[in-house]
This record gives sequence, structure tokens and C-alpha cells, in this order.
Amino acid sequence: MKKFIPILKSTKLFAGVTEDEIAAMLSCLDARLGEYQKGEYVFREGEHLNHITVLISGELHIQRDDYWGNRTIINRIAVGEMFGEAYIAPESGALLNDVLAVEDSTVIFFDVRRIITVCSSACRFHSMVVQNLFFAISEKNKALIRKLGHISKRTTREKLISYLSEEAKRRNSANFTIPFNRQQLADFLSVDRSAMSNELCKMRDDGLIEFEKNQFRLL
Amino acid sequence: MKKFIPILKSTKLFAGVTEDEIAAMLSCLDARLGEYQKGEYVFREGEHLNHITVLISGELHIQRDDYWGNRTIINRIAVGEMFGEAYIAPESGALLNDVLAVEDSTVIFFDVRRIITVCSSACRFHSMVVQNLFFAISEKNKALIRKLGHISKRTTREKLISYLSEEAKRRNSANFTIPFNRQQLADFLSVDRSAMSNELCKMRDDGLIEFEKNQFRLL
DNA sequence: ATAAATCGGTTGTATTTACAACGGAAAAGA
DNA sequence: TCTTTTCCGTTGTAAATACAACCGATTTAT
Repeated sequence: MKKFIPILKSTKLFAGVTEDEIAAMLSCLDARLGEYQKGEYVFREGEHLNHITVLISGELHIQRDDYWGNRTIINRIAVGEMFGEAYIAPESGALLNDVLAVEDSTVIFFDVRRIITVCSSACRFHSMVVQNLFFAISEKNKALIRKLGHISKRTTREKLISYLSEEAKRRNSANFTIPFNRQQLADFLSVDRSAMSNELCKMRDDGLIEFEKNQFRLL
Repeated sequence: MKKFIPILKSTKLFAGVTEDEIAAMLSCLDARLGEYQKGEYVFREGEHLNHITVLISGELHIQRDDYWGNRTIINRIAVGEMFGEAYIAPESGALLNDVLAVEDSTVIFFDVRRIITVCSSACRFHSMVVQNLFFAISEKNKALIRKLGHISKRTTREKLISYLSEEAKRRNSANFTIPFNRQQLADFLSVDRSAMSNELCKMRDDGLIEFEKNQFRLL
């Protein structure tokens, strides 16, 4: 577990906490390791969570498959990001989505109650982590609102423009690589893959964008 | 301001805090009153927030109008609920939506920093409010995920079923009244009003639902 | 090295949707 | 009360989308 401390230090959850302090907290927060192969589910819809999950390596998708097999990718968890903040309330109920490892992944679980209940020693770094968690949920909230902004657009083209513009803005460059393949992007934007693929090409023909594989350029 | 204390006591933010304690906190949290007429904007997209807003009376819509006049209703704030939790982080940036009073409304603003910075006296109720805020953001997070579930459905009928089913489940009854008129519901589900109206009637003809005005019944 | 699976683009068709326009009923305002 | 506005359903048409099916290229597995 100790070898992951440098990675933990770089996460939003432990921002401003030293490696020594993190080491001290590992047992305090009942940290446990989890390893998942590509294609394995970390959690399934309907489960009850008691842990905050921090991704150490790999990649996770928060997603949901409906009765007819239509998949919706709610969100994507990259290395250093976390999952489960929406379920910290005691009566927060069952998990609304599946959590899938789309790459071989390593995660660390932290006991929620131990995080939000300030420990007896009332350590400085503990309250720091609570505040970090606070801001992280808040930030995820905004990410969801931004995502709503994309998929509430009426046409596929508008959805694509909305998404790609934001990515460009976020990376601060008209050139960027997206973390989705075509099917995943379609699932993320809630559209049909082939129709989306088609629209992407039309947008290229119209001189709006250029792309090759997952690399895009806005014109 | 004091006359609103009973209402504040019933909100999620002040759950478990006595009226006396709330009274003591009002100045501590720099509480300020705001009144808005139906149709007035409480906030506009692009503003920077420093306050948590609690709705005392009336109703608010969190929404966004795009360049072409298409409106998206992100969320609805009912009496006792709050807004602004997603913007508590210091570097959380500008407001992503408008906040509109859809009825004559009264709100109370609380200074964010004073909430999340535990006051020198480290009062019991203050830490209670912090935890309440924690859970409230968490809950709002889930509300957004549920909403994503609705509008990521492919057809208007599926969106309606998804939304109506959840309402029925939430009210624990197949009979319920929704808080939107047709145009608002369409804006909430990101579909065209007339097409949605049409689909609702088809669903009635198909024996799936009954409705009159805003009152619905699932069959 | 070969086979198998994944991925991205293309096409045609049936379905669904947006959009515009209209009218009657109900509600709000004068 | 009378007028005006809002609300909701209806219709027709053009546009956009989902869906299925297919293919070549690339990647992955054996």
C-alpha cells in the first residue's frame, strides 16, 4: 500500500497533505486495496456503498445499461480521481450505476464514516481531507451540469460541438485527444454510434473540425 | 429575519439544529434576505457566487437558454431546498446557469466561507450544518444523475416514462401532480413541447397513463 | 503467423423528432 | 365584464435519428 502514497498525494482528496500524514491516515481511514481487470465491474447498480474509491491506475467508467442494452456512460474516472462521494450520506440508498474497469485498474477504498467523522485526535490533515472531499463533490456536481449541457442539445452535431468545445477549452488548445473511442463517445453523448460517426464526417466536410482516431482539432 | 427561523429549521441544511441555535447562527453566517418577483432572475450565468441560497417561499428554476432560445431546465428548487452548493470551492469559477424565480420568492443568502470555515467557538451546531451541507451536495449529485438517466433515453416516450415512473416512486403513489406545466416539462426533458404533448396523448391512447393538467396516473 | 475480435466509416430505410402554425379553453388582467 | 394572455392539444412537413447490415483496417489473442 505504501508504494501508492506518492500517487495519493497528487489526488484532489489528499491535496495539501504530506506523504507522512497520508501514511498515518491509511490505517485511520481503513484503506484497502482493490485490483480489477479490464472488463470487470468494481460495483454494480443496486449495491450499497460505504467507501470512497480512489483510482490509482487504469480507468473506470460510471455507466448504466438499460433493459434494451442501451448503454449510457455517465462519467469517466481518471487516475487520481475518485468515486462514491454521492453516496456518503447514511441514508443515501443504492448505487444508481455500474462502475466498470475499462482498463486493468487499481483502486484504494476508504471508509466513508471514518473520513467524515473527525477522529479523536482531530488531526489537521484529517480536516483538510474533509474539506478536499467537500470541494471534490462540488466539482463533480458541476461536471454533471456540464454534461447535462451537452446531452440536452437537440441534434447530434450540437452535442458534439458542445462536448468538443469544452474539451478544447479545458485543455486550452484547439488540438486535443479525447479519452473515448467512437462507441464510448456515442454512449457518453447518448446518440447512435453510426449516426454520430456520420455526423463527425459531415462536420469535417463542412470544415468545422479535423480528426484522426481520437485526436481532434477545432477549426 | 427571525420569522423565517421555523422554516429554516425544517430545511436539510439546518436539520438537527434547534431554533435558538439557528438564531445564533444567523449573524455568524452573515444571513441576508432576498426577495424576487415572478419572472425575476436571482442569478445570471457567469456571475460569481459567494453564498448558499436557501428558498423560504416561492419556487426557483435552475436553467439555461442557449443562443437559439432553447431553454433547458436543469433543476427545480422547492421551498426549503437550496442552491449554490456546487460553487463553494474557492476556485469554482462562474455560474453555469441562470436562476429564475418562477413564483414570487423569498430567499436567504448565507456566506459560504463562514459556513465551511468552522468558527472560533467551534460550536456543535456549526459542524452539524457543515455535515448537512455535505449530505445535501451529495444528494443533489444523485438528483443530477437521475436526471441524466431521463434525458439520456432515446425517445420522447422513454424519457416521459423514465421521469413519470420516478415521480410515482418518489411519491409512493401511481397518482401524483408534477410541478411543471407542459412547456416546462419539455424544457426539463429537453424535447419539443408539441411533440411531447402529442406523445403524452398517444401514451394515454395506448393505455399507459391518464392525466388531466398536471395530475398524472400511471396504469 | 494466423485467427479472431474490435473499431470506424458507409449506406439505406423506417421511425422519430423539431418546427411552424393554428384554435379552443382556461386563466389572468384591466 | 371584456380583453388579453397563457396553456395545451392537433396537424403536416421537413429534418434528424436509430437501426441494421456490411466492409476494410487495425488490434488483440492464440
